[in-house]
Amino acid sequence: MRRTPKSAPEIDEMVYDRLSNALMEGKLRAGTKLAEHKLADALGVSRERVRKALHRLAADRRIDIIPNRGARVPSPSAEEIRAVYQAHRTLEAGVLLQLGTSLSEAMLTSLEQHLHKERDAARANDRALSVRLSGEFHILLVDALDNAELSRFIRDLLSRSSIMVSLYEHSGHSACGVDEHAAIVEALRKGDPMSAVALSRDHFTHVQERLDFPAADSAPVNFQDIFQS
Amino acid sequence: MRRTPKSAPEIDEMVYDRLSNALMEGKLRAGTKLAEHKLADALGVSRERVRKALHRLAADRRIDIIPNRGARVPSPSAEEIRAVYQAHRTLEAGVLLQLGTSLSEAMLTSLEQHLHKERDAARANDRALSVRLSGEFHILLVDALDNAELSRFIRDLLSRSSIMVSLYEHSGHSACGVDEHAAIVEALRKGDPMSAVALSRDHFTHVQERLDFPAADSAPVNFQDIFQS
DNA sequence: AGAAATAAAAATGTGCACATTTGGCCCCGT
DNA sequence: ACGGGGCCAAATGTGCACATTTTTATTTCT
Repeated sequence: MRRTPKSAPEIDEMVYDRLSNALMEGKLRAGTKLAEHKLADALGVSRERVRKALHRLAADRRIDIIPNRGARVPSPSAEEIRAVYQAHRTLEAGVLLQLGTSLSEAMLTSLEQHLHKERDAARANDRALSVRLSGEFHILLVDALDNAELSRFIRDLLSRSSIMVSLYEHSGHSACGVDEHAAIVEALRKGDPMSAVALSRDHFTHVQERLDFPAADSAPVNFQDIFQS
Repeated sequence: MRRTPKSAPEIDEMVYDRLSNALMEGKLRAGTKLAEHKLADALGVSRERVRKALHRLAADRRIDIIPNRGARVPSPSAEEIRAVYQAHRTLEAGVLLQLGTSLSEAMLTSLEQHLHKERDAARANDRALSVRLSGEFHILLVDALDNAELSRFIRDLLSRSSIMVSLYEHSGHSACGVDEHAAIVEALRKGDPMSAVALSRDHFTHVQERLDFPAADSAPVNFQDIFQS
């Protein structure tokens, strides 16, 4: 009998969640080897449970698994990172265009309430909260369309960009600019989706600029790995 | 020793591909139970290989797996189908908008060549080919952006809508209209992305109309809907 | 000493036996 | 006849031992 006699599916969920959170919070550096046995020890579960969770994360494209060579936290190239943001930019353009014809008053006020929270976090200089709220803003936008597929795509992109910001969060990294978010909502309220799209484009350009910068020094080569031991 | 001594990863791929193709081609009716042992016999592989492939397909959301109760070909509700097409519509709007600013001459001619193929297939009344080319048109569009993430999303949506057309392909189902595809390309050539977006919207509306129709008789009985207080 | 070959150690992958859960069936009681 | 419970067969899920592959360490030869 276990100390905590949880059912198997619950253990699966726990293992997946703990790994997922560790990735999301950037506690696992890019390139880190995720050895099955070591993780099993660390999490106090059997190797098979870890195995399952790792393959699940690989299916989500949140880690890399090379057959017979194990799992690693990905070290995306600058180009791959650009592609993720580019995809988000393109998708959000479609979303905003669609929202132009179907955005309720309730959604608008909900978005504006969120902007308040973002501003509060920015004023309080709570960086972790700012980053989280910043992501949630884009989720709010797509969720307004009430389309499970689109929401999934955006969440997918965000979960992966979280690894990237942790990779490149050198100088400050002040998350998304709150004012730019506000401008998008304002354009939506005015019933001007084309402006919203343009503002969103600019917004992503700024975010990308902040990330493109340090690409040179943090590239694929991971010295930590090369010179270990 | 096996008759075909393939390596394990090759077997995995084969099992996955054969199941994937069967789904794509509509050879597995919606609601069909995918029992591990029976599939293993049918494919001449061990149950574990089938198991792996099924879980992979479930991660792709192409089949449904309920814990302890096995895998089934999904029977999407009319609402879920609508959501998939709606997502494609929204995503393609973003894609076309983006293409407006970055579509090379080479891409345009490539698209026009594809239209020729579609017209030939339509003239030849080759329905299967028409359906395939019709899907490929939308893939060509997104691939023009050269963004792996977006391409993946579109392919994801298409692979799932294939199940849906097989579910609802009652009367004729003449795939996408070639003329509507042509109109989109024409608008792109004219450098008028907004028209392209509008035409794409209309196009998806037509496709959806053709599918929404028969929803009544083939939809799985959803007691939630029927007996909701 | 350096490089190639080789052996040992460690990590991943797989098959199988067994545990657990589910679903059908029969029987029984009201 | 209908509904409920319990039993049995079948299907899914899991742990473990073993096979295979990779990686590291060592030896050997030039």
